[in-house]
Amino acid sequence: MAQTNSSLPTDFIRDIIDQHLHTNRFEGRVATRFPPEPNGYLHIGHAKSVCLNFGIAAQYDGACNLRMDDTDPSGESLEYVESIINDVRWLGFNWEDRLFYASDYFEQLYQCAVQLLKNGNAYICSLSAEEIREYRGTLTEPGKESPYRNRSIEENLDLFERMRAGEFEDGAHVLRAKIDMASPNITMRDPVLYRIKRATHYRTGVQWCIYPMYDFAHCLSDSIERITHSICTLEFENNRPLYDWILDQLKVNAHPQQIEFARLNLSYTVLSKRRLIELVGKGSVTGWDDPRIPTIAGMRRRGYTPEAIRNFCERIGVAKNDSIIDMALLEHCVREDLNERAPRVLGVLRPLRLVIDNYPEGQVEECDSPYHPQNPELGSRKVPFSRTLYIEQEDFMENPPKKFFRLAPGREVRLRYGYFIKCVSVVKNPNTGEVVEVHCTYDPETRSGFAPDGRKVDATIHWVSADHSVPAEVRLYDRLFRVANPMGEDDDFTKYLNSKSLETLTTCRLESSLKGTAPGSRYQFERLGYFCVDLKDSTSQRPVFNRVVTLRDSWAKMTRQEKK
RNA sequence: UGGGGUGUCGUCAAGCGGUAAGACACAGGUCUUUGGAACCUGGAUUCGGAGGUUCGAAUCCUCCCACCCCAGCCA
Repeated sequence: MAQTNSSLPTDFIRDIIDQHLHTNRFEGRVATRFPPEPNGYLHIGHAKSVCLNFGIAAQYDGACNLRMDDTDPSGESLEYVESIINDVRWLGFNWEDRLFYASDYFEQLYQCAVQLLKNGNAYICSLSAEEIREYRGTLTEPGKESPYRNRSIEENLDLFERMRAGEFEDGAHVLRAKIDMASPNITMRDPVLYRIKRATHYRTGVQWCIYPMYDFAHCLSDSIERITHSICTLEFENNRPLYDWILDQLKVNAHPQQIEFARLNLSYTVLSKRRLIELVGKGSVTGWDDPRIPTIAGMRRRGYTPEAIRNFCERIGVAKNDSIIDMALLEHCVREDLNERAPRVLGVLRPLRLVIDNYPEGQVEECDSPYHPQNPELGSRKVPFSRTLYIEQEDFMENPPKKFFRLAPGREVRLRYGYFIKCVSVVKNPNTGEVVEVHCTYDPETRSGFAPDGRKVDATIHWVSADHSVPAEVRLYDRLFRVANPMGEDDDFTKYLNSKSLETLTTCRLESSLKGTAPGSRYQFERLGYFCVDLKDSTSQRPVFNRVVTLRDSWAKMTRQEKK
């Protein structure tokens, strides 16, 4: 076994699989599946599961199926199926011809239920939903057996057939497993296996009016597909005895091993389908692909790469501890990836006019600028330089504090890939006193940023030529919530929403090379962060950029700490 | 007061009876035409707590404590 390769992840699940391989359970096969219910969009928590299941399959030379767990027609739709397929593929995984649907197994599942009935392992219960709840007992008290528990096999079979035929109202009867109403594990107290539900299924239409429950459908779907390791999240741990019970009663020949791991939690956001639906529904965000939410669609639009997400999923590990991963790790993973591959460009988010008094009016120079100083393979482009430029407002201070070493009156700085410039005067708005224009002189000897006399400068700032720059909109995103764990108390999590999670800047100016850049392209705006051309709103006339993540900013950190 | 889980650095997480990996975060420093990147350095005398077994325990035993999940005809 090639377990010497230290780059392969190890975790308790892989340990179990190794065990199985040694003992030859499953004849050396490894088969997994990713089984989403198509009733919502995938998020980063699903990505963890996707990476785990497909990753294990690849590592052990097995296969991972993509299966829609579509046994509850209410809420499921083709739109979600399509988004799931799209997202898993985008993440970089391939299920080849193994896209399955639990709904394709409905007939087989029905026959299994009939078998259970014939074996006396299940019965048709005619208690109402409320009665079933009452009969179930509580956490500390055993339940009571249903009065319908001992119907004859013939009656059960007849009733079940008529349930399927649509002879009864929704809720009139259910199919229940006959297990143990006194079980300390509530899941085993005669769980409901089938319910009557007159709803149009997005795939089977009105063909069925009874639908199998998760516990019944899932283990059998796994078995049908000959899955060996059925990996799911911790909350299904209580269901494992039922998973095994059903397969045992039916004497199926493929009995997968269910293994549970802790679902992902991320700080400063929410990761449950329910909360995400609430945010989208209430209009707290613009939709399932809002770049502020951790859906795969949102992250894609924000500019995250599949590589970064996969790497993140590997680094967080797999265990059974309830945990909350620090958002900083996710941010680190994108930075790490984008640092490698994103071309560097110059863009000014909050422009401040800068005039170079001694630079000839009308003259334009082309500054050769590499796309990636550390990686010449990315090539270079020419950035036009002229008398009137824009610089970042925050790169100039009239009265700079001690450690601020950007532009200030009398100070000399370097314009990246341009010249050294020195501030000689400022123009202020007479009413507000705000500096609206900075005047500088440049040193013609310092072209491309070096002084022949060897003198140094404390800062290099970015800039853009006023006449040549392209106007753009830039959207700055911040954490969705003000607190690390908005679910800390189970009160209304929406009250912790960060009202400043989106800042839209409409007067940005970008270097001319960015004109007409393709949606989805990612760049580093030097000194600012990584940005991605918006997939939806960007036009060739007016580019719209989303900030993926800022650069690490030790100046910002300093100023933040001084405030404290 | 039932059952099932989990407790190792701020956050994740290795460790599987032989004397606490690694990552992120944090703190210092080197370097730098991005206050970026890269590189170096620092940090748990201690593993939820208390006992016990052992030459030796995060790892084994006992008791206790904390947190999570389960009473949908959701998954």
